[in-house]
Amino acid sequence: MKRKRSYARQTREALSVLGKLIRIGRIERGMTAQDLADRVGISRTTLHNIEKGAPGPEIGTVFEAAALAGVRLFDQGDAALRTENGRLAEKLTLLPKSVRPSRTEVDDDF
Amino acid sequence: MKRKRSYARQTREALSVLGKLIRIGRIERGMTAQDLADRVGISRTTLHNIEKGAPGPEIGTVFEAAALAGVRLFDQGDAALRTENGRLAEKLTLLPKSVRPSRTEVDDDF
DNA sequence: TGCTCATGTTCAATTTGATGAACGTTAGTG
DNA sequence: CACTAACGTTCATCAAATTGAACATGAGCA
Repeated sequence: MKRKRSYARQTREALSVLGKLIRIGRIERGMTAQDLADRVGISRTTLHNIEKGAPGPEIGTVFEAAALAGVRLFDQGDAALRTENGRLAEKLTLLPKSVRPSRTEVDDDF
Repeated sequence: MKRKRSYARQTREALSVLGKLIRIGRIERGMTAQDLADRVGISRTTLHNIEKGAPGPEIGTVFEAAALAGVRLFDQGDAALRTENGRLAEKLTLLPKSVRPSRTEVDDDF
């Protein structure tokens, strides 16, 4: 049974922001909801949920909608994203591949 | 029938970047995959897909994983996100609520 | 080096989101 | 103002993601 999820405020806010950015981008580009939905390859219903900031839709479709609406994810375009991707890949090789829980716990203050 | 989707490069790159950011954040905080998965409320399998940059997972769980891994979505924390949310809400009220396709099409040369 | 546990990966069963139609409402345009 | 199309919303059905277990591999640590 899949439990009902709870989300941190940051998560809810981020979802809401992204949804609004997509809607704004879509409107500024003069696209109807049906237009964008067709291009993304989803239904108008799902796009509506995305713009509403719902947590359920697949991240792939949301990011695709953002891309087609002109929203720059991570404030970066294609090229910068690829560069960033490379940097992160490098950084990952410098980190331990496996996390061995030491005595110092996760220190989850807050 | 749900057709197999295709994603723009920007989308794929963004997914990959976000996945790596989450993994890096998790490792730097000394959390095992199981740790983070438990906190997010998902299975280790799904977290693995998220860190791999798969397009399928729900955006809500991905963002939640990011939040719990210390990744700042949109380069902003809670407060800034709320502010941004407000700004966007305002901006939306200034835009047309309904997009009326004018004769100048979206000009999506295909 | 050897041991232990985190990780990578696959799989069937189940839960969930996506779909598309339908309907009422709203807003842009003539 | 009137008209038309975009928008908001609901719902049953179906396809897809999630789950949790299981196993192999590999990395970290004594």
